[in-house]
Amino acid sequence: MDEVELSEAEFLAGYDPGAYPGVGLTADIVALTLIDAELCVLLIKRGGHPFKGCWALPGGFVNVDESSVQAATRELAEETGVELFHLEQLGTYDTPGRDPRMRVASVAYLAVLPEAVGATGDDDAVAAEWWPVGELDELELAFDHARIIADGVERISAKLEYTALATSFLRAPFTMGELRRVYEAIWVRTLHAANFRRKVLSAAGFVVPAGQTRSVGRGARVETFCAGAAVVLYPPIVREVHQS
Amino acid sequence: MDEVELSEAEFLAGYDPGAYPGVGLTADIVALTLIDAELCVLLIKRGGHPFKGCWALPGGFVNVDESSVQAATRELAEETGVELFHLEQLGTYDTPGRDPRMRVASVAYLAVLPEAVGATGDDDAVAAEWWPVGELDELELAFDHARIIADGVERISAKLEYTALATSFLRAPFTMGELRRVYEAIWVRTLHAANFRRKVLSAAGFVVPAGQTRSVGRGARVETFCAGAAVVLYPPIVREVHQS
DNA sequence: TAAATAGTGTCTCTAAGACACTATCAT
DNA sequence: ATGATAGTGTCTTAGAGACACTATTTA
Repeated sequence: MDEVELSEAEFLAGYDPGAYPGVGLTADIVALTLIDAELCVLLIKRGGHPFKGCWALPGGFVNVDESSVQAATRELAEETGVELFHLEQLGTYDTPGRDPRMRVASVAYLAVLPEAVGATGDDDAVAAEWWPVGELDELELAFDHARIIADGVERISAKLEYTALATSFLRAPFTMGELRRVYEAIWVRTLHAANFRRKVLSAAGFVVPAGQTRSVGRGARVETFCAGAAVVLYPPIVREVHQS
Repeated sequence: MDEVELSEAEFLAGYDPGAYPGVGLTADIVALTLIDAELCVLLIKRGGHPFKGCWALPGGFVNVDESSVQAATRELAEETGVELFHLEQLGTYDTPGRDPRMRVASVAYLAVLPEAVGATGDDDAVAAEWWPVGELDELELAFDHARIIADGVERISAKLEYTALATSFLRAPFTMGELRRVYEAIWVRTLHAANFRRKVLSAAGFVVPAGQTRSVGRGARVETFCAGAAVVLYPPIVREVHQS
C-alpha cells in the first residue's frame, strides 16, 4: 500500500479524519460544597430526553476548540457564577450504552466550592440545586451519574487526609472549628477538637493565622486562619479508620 | 420547536447522532515492570505517520462495541502475551491539537506487570521494547506521551505507600528482599532492610508466608511470601520524605 | 450564671528510625 | 574464613489519642 515514502506533511494532507467513527465527548462536573455542615453536590433537573425529569450532573459536550477541563470550567462558572474553585479530573466513563443517544465518553471533573454559592439553572436546565450526598438514594439520577458522584465523594474523602483541599470549602478567614467541621461532614464522624487543632498546626503550610479574632456562638473570641501555601500535607491529617 | 411532547422512545427514534462532531477515542497504556532493579515502561517504535520513528505508548483506537478499559486490556495482552496484570485508569488527555490528524481524546491506563515479560511488536509496530524510565530523556517520545508516563510514574510511586501494588511487580513466591527492591527501584532510594521487614509484616494482609525458603546470593536460606488479600495497607509503608 | 466554644497541658502508648547483633550459606 | 544476605533485639524520639483543665463571651 505505502509504496511511496510520504513526509509527515504529505501524510496529513491526505489524511481523512472521517475514516474513524467518532464518539461524543462530554465534561461532567461533580461540584461539592458544604451547606449546613452537610456535603452537597450540584445537580440539574433534566428538561429534555433522555432521562427527562431525572437529576443529573452539570456538564455538556466539549466544544471542538476547547479541552474537557476548559469545558468543565466554563460550564461550572455558568452554572454557579463562581469564577474560582478547585477543579481536578476525576475519571472518564465510556462504557458503550451509557448514553442511549450515541457513544459518549464523559470526562468527569471534581470541583470544590466554598459554601453559599447560588445555583442558577441555565437555558438547558429547568432547575439547579445543591443536594446532600446522603440523600441521593431518594433521587432518580440520570446515566451512570450515581456512580460518578460516589467516586467523587470517595476521592475527596481520601484527599482530605494528605492534601490541603479542605480549605477550598471555606472562605478566608475561617476558624479552626469551621475547618474541623469540613472534615467531620465529609468523614461523617466527630473529631477531637484539641487534637485536630494540634495536627492542623503541625502540618507545615496548611493554614496561616489571619491575625484576627471572631466571636462565634457563645464562646470566647477565636483565632482565624487563611489557607497556607501547602498543597500536600505533612504530616497528614489521618482519618482514624482503625479506632477501637 | 418542541411543540409536541415526545416519549423517550420517540425522541431517540428521531435523534441524529451525526449532529455532534465526534472525536477519536483511544486507549493508551503506561505498562510498568521491573527489569534488573530498574523501573521500565513499554514503548512502541512508530512505523507510520505522525511521529514516524518516535517511541510511543502502546494503545490504539477504542472499538465501537468496547469500553476503553477493554481496549487497553486487549492491546496490552496482544503486546505482551500476558493475561493477568494490574490495570487502572490514569487519566484522560484531550487537549485540542495533541494529535495532528484529528481531535483525539486518549484515556490513559496504568498497568503493572511482573518482571521478564516478553515484548513482541504487533502488526502496527516495528518494535516494542522496555525502556528504563530514567533514560527517557534520550528518547523522542510521540504526542504528549512523556507527560503521560511522568503522571503514571508519579501515581505508582504514591500508591506504593498505601496500597499493596508492589506485589504486582513480582511473581509469587518472593522474598522480602525482592519486595524491598521494588520500593527501592521506584522510589530511587535505599531502605532500611530490618525496618522495612517489620513495616511490611505489620501491614495486615499485605503478604502471607509462602511456607518455603530459598537460597539467595551467598546468604542464608530466606523465607518467601505471597501477596495477601489486602488492597489498601494499614499502616502504610511511608516514604520517608522528611528525613533529616 | 450557665452553656458553649476555643485553646493548653500532659499522660500513655504505639510506631518509626537507627544501630548492634546473630544466623546461615555461597564462594 | 569471608562476605553477603536475612532476620531479631532494643533504644530513642515523635506523634496520636485521650482526658482534664482554663479562658472567654453570649444567651
